[in-house]
Amino acid sequence: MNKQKKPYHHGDLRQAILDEALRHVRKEGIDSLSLRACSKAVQVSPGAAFRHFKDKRSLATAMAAKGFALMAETIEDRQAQAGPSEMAKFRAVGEGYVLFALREPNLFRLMFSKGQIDPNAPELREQSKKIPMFTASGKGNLSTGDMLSWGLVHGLSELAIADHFDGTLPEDIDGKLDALIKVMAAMGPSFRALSLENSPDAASG
Amino acid sequence: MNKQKKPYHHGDLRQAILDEALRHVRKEGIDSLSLRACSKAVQVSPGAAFRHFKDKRSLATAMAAKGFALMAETIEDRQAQAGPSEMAKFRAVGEGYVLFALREPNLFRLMFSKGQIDPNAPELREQSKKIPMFTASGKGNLSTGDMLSWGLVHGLSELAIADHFDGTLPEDIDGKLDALIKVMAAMGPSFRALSLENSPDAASG
DNA sequence: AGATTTATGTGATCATTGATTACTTAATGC
DNA sequence: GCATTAAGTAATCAATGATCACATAAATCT
Repeated sequence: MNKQKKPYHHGDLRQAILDEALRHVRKEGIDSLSLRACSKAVQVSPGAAFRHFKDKRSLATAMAAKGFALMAETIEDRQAQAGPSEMAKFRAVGEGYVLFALREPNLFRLMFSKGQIDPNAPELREQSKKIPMFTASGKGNLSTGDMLSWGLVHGLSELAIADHFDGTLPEDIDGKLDALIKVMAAMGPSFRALSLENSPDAASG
Repeated sequence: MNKQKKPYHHGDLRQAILDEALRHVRKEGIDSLSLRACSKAVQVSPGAAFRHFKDKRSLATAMAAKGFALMAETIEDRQAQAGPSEMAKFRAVGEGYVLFALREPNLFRLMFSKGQIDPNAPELREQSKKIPMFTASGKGNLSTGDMLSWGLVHGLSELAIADHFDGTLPEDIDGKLDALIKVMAAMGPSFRALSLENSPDAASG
């Protein structure tokens, strides 16, 4: 029969735990996440996870890093579909940002939570700097226009996620967003460069 | 001498626990909040808090409600200091909103958290509707302009709190915010009414 | 190959926490 | 005064994050 004896070593337990934790967080949110339940789901003893993650915070940080990687993908996809104009590419950043938040609300909240993750973890910084806003912020390069546009897309994301918009966000917002973006684009020097100079070279691969 | 025997009944334990919990949350955040520690701080047995709060979530909801009340005060103060023009009053709403978030980051996050509070609790709704944005939202009255302006102030608040702005938010943002608000004000019908029709009658008392 | 060292998982155990229950004590109403 | 109800206590439970000594397998060295 196919009752193959379970080997003592798992193979890649770190990844398995991370995947299981991500699966849970994406569906249920991080509040109900338990390291023990994760270990159990991967058929491993309760304390095994601690061999690979110093503590819960460390696991949460790894998940947030993955979240930024996924968000970067969403943005890149959106940029790939966008027109060639600078403005179109810039808009694609904001659209990808909000789109990701709507698709992965639990991950999104975790990525911007305080206390639950370690904002200085190298793996986290490495992934988050794939997001144009973080690139500029990391360089101490945030113009007022950057802050306004980032604030706008971030706030729309959070409020939509928190159900304060009755789910009507993605529909009718398009035209007026255009006008708004034009104003913003006229505001700060590094504003329009946001999606260009620092955009991940998704097109060059 | 002044060792007066502690009476069996506390007087107003519910309020005492709530105050202690608020004190902790404002300083440390909700993640490290323990009902037992609260009870201990108020010199009462571990389970006493459950007489007044069904569970932790219920206590968190009460704290969030208090948060909205405080936010409403901040906004009213700001409006009282503002000029008489509609635009000035409207701006005061946004400024008060962000100001409160910067002063009480932990409360602010709790108020907009999901899962940790019960968004339908009557006491919460009663307080949150003192905030103009929630009044409009509750009426199903949110124009696109409302959403954009709310999104902007909310996002700026969250990002500033999460330390993505290097603490440079309140300084140079003033002039450009003006221009932005003008555009927004031209956008949606209920947009300008936001701070007027529904503004708490702080001036009339 | 055989021995040694290192990485990885186990099982037991701890302290803390949210929550419940049976019981005690005081306040309130008749 | 007496019954009823509100409010606090002590004991207890199950779940959790975390740590430790130990077991097991893999990698490395000779």
